[in-house]
Amino acid sequence: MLDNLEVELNKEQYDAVVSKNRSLLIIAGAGTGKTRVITYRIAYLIKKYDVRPGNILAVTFTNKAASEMKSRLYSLIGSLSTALHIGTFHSICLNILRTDGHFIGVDDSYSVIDQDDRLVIIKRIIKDLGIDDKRYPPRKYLHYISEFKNTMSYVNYQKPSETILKLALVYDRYQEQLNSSRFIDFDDMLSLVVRMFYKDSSVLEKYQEIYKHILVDEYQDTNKIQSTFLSLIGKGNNICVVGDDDQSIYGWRGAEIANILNFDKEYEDVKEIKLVENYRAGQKILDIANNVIEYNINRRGKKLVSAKDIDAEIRYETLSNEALESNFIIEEIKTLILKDTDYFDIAILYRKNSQSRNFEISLNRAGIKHKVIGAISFYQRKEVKDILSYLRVYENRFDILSFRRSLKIPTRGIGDGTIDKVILYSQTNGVDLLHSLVDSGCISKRQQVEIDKYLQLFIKLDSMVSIRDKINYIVENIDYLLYLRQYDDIDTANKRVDNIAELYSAAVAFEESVEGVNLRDFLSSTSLTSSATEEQDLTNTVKLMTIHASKGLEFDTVFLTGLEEGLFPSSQSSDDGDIEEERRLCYVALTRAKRRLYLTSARERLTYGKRSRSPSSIFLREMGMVSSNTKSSGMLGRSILDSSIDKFDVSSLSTNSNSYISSSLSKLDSDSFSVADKVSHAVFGDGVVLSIDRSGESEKVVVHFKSTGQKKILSSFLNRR
DNA sequence: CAAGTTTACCTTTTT
DNA sequence: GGTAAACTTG
Repeated sequence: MLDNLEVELNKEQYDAVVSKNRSLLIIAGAGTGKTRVITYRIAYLIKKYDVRPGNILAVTFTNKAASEMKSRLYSLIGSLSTALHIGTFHSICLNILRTDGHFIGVDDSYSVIDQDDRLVIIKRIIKDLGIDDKRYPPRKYLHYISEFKNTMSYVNYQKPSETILKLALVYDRYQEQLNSSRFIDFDDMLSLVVRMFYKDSSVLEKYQEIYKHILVDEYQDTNKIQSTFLSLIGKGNNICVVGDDDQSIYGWRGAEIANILNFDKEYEDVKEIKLVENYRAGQKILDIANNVIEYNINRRGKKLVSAKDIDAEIRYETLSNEALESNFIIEEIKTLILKDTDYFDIAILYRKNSQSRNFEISLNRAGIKHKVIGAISFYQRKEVKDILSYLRVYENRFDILSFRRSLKIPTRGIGDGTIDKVILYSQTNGVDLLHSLVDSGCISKRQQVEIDKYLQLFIKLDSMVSIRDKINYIVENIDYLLYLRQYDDIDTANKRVDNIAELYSAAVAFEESVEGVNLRDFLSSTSLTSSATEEQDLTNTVKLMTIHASKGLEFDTVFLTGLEEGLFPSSQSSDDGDIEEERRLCYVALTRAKRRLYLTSARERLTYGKRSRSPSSIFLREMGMVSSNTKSSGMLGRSILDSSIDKFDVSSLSTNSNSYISSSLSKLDSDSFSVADKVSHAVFGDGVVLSIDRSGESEKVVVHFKSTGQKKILSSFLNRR
């Protein structure tokens, strides 16, 4: 396959794959075969230039992109690909820190704090300092601290200047908290590695020796620290960066577009290659994307040209309100599905996560299989964090946040007052939290029994080798399913139990995928990834996601929704003058579509509590979809009378639906089993019902058995006990 | 002092 | 329409 490159690739792609320049800048427009170029180049380096796979580092921004690259390379070069270093900036840096962090006093017992927990810490500090959280919201502090940690000042051990009230003080306390709980945050993963590289050149040299060839995806999204990291290990080595200034959508996270604009000044022997031939979409779609992005001033400038002779369809509809918008979309989807019964590839895109709700409701009602991607990350769900908190305390006995959480869930007669005292004892005496529970003398006689049980749990965990057993044991020991049933209604309890089961599967998958895994690696992975299961098969599933999450993906049919002023472009952004980034976001959204692109807006929308009207998005005018003087319906689209949708009978949706029935729709009958029921089986013995599957003809139940763990069983074989 | 109940606040976008 | 902090009760 590498022998036929001239045929398989266009001229620019070919040049990019075989170039011998030490530094290579590839400007790759949307859909121009960027991933193909990177993977082929890696394969080419190995096969033709005899580069050892272990000397190649490929960096991506998302886990999705990393795993995609891994699998593509596996199909290109087979098992050779396993020696490649492929990962996100964060996972690569965390690995470096785990291996060599002791050079800067970060030993491998440090755990990663997640965003929610950071907020908890900041809120507490702000309260302690008596800062008015109305005028100075905690999020602001988080943002400034994060911003500061992405500067060289932090790398050089300095402190932030007082941008907002008492920022330096808040920062100090935040760092203290992190240190005493042995935490690093997301920014530390990168900054501390850079700090280490400056402090100890021998460590840096070690990695310069390993990473002889560096390839970076989405280079336009790199921030100062990331580009510093790259230049440190990349100087004198070979570096190839791929990016598109028009798709830079992470400016709010510190991405510096200057990195890609100044690449030729930073590196030596630079060659620049531009890819503009688009293999994804019909020209019609590319035209309106080109139209929009041309309104941006701050860009290098390029125009996408379609290489495919696809007859693309574009349609714009404006509806009275958000409910009708979603009804319209679902109706369209139903006709599309009927047309392409064997295979369909549909995505609904929106500016912010909260917009997904309406679509979920309508899709559920219509019985169309769908999946919301990335809304709340799996590992941030309450039930998952509850169980993980025990594992975290087990692993890091200074983790006060998980300590507090695990002590309070389930309730054991120990509250914040007592816990505060124990934590204080731990921090003043440097004793770990579990020992402090015993030593501090804060536990009353009445509480002692429960505390003993709590401590016993951790002793018992010691005797278990696998992560899955530990999870099982925790769930059972604290009677978590009962806890869920007690506090949640049956539907949410069901969902939560499902998630616990998924957590268990994630542990199993993790233990199977890596050799010699330990709990710490598993816990790190929960901090670094947002979903539990690896890429599942989403064929014939309608995908719902934010535009940000859609970057790098492509779909046959795309619904770009909520095209209204204030929503998209977002009012937050345009106030800050970031309209250009919003426009790039729009460009990203439009270029996801291959054959069909639907644009929708609602004249009126319910935003938490209030109904408000907004005019259609300026982007529609920039695309050329709407004339600039009126808010008319689309010129390419067929106008639908809103009233015809108003009269639409929703009950008919559920009856005439096809075979794509969502299993989550199952309702609970009184004579069947429910979640958390105690059951027994002739062979497997006693167990607890984890979830119920009524999608098939007969009811199947996932049961956790004391003897053999999880099994899916026909409910007719089970008895109540 | 812990558990249960009500109110307030919320919203960009993500590793 | 969901969750976390504030408030009230036991």
